[in-house]
Amino acid sequence: MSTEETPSVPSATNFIRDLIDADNVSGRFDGRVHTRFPPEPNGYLHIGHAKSICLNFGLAIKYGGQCNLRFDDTNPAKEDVEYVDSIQEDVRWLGFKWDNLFYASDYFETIYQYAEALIEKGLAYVDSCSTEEIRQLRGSLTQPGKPGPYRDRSIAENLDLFRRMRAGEFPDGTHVLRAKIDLAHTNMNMRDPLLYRIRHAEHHRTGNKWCIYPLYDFTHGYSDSLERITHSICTLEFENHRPLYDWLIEELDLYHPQQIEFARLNLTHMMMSKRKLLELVETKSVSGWDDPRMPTIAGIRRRGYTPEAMRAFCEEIGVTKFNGLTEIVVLENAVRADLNKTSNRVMAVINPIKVVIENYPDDLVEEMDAINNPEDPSAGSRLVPFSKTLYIEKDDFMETPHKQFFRMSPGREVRLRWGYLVTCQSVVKDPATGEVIELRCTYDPLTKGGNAPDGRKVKSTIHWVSAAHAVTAEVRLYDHLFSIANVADIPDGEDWKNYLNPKSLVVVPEAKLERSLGTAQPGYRCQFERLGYFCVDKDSTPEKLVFNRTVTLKDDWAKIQKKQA
RNA sequence: UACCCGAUAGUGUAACGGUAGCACAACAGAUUUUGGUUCUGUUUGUCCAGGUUCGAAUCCUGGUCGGGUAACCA
Repeated sequence: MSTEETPSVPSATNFIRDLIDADNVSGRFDGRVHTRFPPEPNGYLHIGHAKSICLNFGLAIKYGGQCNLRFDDTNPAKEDVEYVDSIQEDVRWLGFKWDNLFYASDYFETIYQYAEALIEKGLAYVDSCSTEEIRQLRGSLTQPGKPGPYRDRSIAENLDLFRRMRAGEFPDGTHVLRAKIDLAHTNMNMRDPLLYRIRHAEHHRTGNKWCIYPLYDFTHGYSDSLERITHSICTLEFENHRPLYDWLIEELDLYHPQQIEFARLNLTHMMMSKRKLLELVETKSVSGWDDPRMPTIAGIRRRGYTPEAMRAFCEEIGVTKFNGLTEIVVLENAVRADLNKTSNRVMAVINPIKVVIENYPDDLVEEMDAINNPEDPSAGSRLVPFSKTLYIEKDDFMETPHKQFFRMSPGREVRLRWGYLVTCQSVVKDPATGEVIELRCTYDPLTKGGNAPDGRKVKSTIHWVSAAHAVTAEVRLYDHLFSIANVADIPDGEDWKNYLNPKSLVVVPEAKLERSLGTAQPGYRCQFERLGYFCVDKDSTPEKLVFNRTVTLKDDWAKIQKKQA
């Protein structure tokens, strides 16, 4: 296992590592650790997959083992190369490099031979019942199933029919291959599970070579076995499949990996169902798989999240068998922690109100020195133009301030960051609406840079942009996709799309940015001081800049306001 | 009504028979040219009932609650 960005070795322990440690002590796998990440290429990867990727690749790094990327491509109807490509891009972006790239379809011939071997041992048979008949005979959760009329066909007949299935003699749905186990088994997965179905469909890799395709259970364990995987890690819903996984491998006396199940990731205000994410894309509820509101890796990448933050998050949430619900703030904190250290600060006014410094010379422009990142002295500083007419944030002014509001208000002195101490003297209102449309201020010429020689303090520092030098940009403010915390709480039968957050995207068409942002390129990340972390979207052009809000800064003032409301 | 799995602060996780910790959240304070960052402190927890043991979050039994399972999906 090697990586381009060399993710750090995971430090947190978990029950899977305990199991691996035990296997290493007993020598069960000769001290080898070989995992795999096995996505089906039928959609884009999401944050839940990121957890699995970090787990599987992380274990390989931790134990000096290997991790494969394997596409579980046994259902040609749903799969596509678009997804194969995006999955590889996403795994690479997360910082991991697979030791081997495999496809389950690589094993189709071998798996077919395994099927014949099972038939020859009397452990599989061709069933010619309809889907409905099979379903009826399988029984229910509380009722045992019953053998069907084709269950006791001879080995020779089964072999003949199966070979003719492969040869394409039968239409879809006429026959299936089933394991012969126990129709009355308490585990539904053991009630003669289906192994092969007929599908006259073109496969994205094998083309028209096959018209029968193995099902998941029949494919997955054998793929693990062929790759000599040691620990086959999957999510909880496959727990009931483990007896079948073991049975299929044991009956053919093959190399036997250990399947281990862990709880998938659930996040508040998020939804991880691939099927529903596809529905969001198809109904144009979002702009695409990489809409920055989507929980897809492509989406969060476009949103401005970093691979480092994602890995730190996956490390932090841990790995257990408890099906919990992680608060989305944990994710948001992970990206804040990373961006705080690495992002340059800039000033941007999203909701501008004009400020005129009455005693500032009309034509003077001063270049103010502004520190780029207080967390990183090596980031240096830049020059920001200051002039008579500025923009500040509307929210940073109150005509009649609340007692806990200590930003600009009439008569109160505040600091313009890296600029001067200024005092609001009067306001200009729209005569029609009464709305404050302009603030008239004075500045203290002795406070250039923001410090008063007499040592007097101000309670607030606010950001600003020189009107004449401002760069206009579109800013997209993103919020949670769902207004409901736990999407699992949405009642069955109710349209889950009713719970989408109508304010998950707010477009600000004309935000005012400081001059230095004029040349920012797509992918560039920075902090808009006091507002949040932003990045330049792929839609951005030199003529029309577009920024995405990755995440807001923590905001105690907003908390105070919320309490008062 | 069957089988499988799970349960530790509000949330997520550690403790592997020997002092219940950590992170996030919340609250209070300090620092601060970002109401950011950083730092300090506080509140809050072993699902219930029995049993084994000198000693149980941990082992056993029974219950309660939650999740999963009846695609020719994965």
